Amino acid sequence: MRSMNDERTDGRHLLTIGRLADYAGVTIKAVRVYHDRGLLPEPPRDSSGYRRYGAEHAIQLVKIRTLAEAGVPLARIGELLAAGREQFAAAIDEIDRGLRERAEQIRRARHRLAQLHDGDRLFVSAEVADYLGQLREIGVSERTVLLERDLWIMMRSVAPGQAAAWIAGKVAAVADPEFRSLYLDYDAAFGWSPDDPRLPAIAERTRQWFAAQESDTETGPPPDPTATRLAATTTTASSPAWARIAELARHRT
Amino acid sequence: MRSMNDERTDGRHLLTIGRLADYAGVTIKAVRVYHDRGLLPEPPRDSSGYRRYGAEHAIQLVKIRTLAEAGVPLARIGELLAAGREQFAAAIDEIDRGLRERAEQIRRARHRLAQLHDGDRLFVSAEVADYLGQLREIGVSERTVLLERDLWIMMRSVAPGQAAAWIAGKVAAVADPEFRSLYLDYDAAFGWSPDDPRLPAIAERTRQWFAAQESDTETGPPPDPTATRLAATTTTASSPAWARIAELARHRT
DNA sequence: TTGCTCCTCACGTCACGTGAGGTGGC
DNA sequence: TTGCTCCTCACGTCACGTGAGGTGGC
Repeated sequence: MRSMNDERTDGRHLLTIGRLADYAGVTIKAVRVYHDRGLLPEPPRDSSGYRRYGAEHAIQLVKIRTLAEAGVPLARIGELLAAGREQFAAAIDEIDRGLRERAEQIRRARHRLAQLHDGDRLFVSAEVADYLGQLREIGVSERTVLLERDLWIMMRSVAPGQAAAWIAGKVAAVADPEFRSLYLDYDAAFGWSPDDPRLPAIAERTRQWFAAQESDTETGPPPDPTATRLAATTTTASSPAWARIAELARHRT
Repeated sequence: MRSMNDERTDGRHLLTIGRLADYAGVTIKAVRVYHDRGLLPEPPRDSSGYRRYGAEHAIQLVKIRTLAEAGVPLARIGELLAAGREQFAAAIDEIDRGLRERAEQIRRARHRLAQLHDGDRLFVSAEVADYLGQLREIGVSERTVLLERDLWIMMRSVAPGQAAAWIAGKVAAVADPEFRSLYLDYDAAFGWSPDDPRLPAIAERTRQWFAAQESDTETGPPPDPTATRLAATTTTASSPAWARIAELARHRT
């Protein structure tokens, strides 16, 4: 029979590290780490060198785990366990705010994840996505829509303000039948030869449309030069016919 | 004036790594890591050795970020980006399940965090917490209630099944006026001398109460020996008077 | 000229995970 | 005796963060 003072059965420190870990739902390694960081005091050892824990360790370990699972770094947990009631309460409020924020981030992540299948909504602003949708609706080819999309992506990266201003103008323009008709002509002309006899007429309509626009709206601040160059070089580099139209429109003025 | 084939202004690869990173809301270091892991192709370099990105990189980077923020490990993201439509769709469902689970974990973490202030609910089962609450209500000292709490913690770690069976018995017993009266006497006797003349009467009532219990209930499976020893040694080690009562109750039978 | 951006190593961080090589308990 | 638990290093992992020491762009 064991003596009542046997370290292993005195009722105060009889839990092995495995039982303690199970109680709190953590790994043995985690418990050892908490010892190393000074969060959980080292318990006495039995004659085999095994750690033997008591209820006080189980309680402390559950506290540590509760904070760790709430996203508190171990170093901060050490500070908190040593802090006063008031500071502790304030910290809990702060930690809970962090958890609510995490929940909100997860909500957003789920939303974006669901959009991964849904075309371009993830890569461009809502306005641009709507604009691209309208282009598709009036029959613009997918090739040209994707060119537009990529242009808007680059534009927003290079000059976000200019991109926002321009997309507003585009959304307004697409309601204009002449703009839509002209856009479809550009789409059709994409693969034409630069010598195609139909190009001058498109250039002339383009000039007229821009002239009407300018008299309509007040002239705002000068457009961002990088964005302007980006738009010009993208279109001319994509289609020789488009490049020719631009050239004709410039020189015929 | 720049030639139209200048690598920096051809409209296809003009984003610096900083602009690209800003577009997707990530750090420059993250972009470089995605290159290292083969998730994002290395773009062309300009004459200074700077990476120059196009819209296709921005799109790919947003996809990578969307998955990474959904908790997908980078190695898995690489597989997914190379997978077919069907496998990808199945993976998205799986990832969304993971996000829902994370949200649930956060809900639980917030709940447990809020209980950190609320006494013992975090460390013991609901039944034990209710039992301890009742002890407090009938006037048992905090010292004894905490001894009980620690005993239940150890019990559950050592023999969860036995602990569950015993707490059910205790919850039933605390409704019995004689048990409550006897418990309060034990509480009062905690600090008495082992020679106190009032102890034999308590021992006798204890014997009678247990005898009544045994005739009431069928004898179940034999109790777990470790749990029994734990309960016995904890109480005797806490109070010499309690140890004496136990001794008297045993020898007087 | 000056601050800003970019470049490539290389090492640090956080909270453990995972052996390696050993001993004790049932 | 055998499988299980425990012990102590020590190195690995994951997704970057953080200099160090340098060059190019405006």
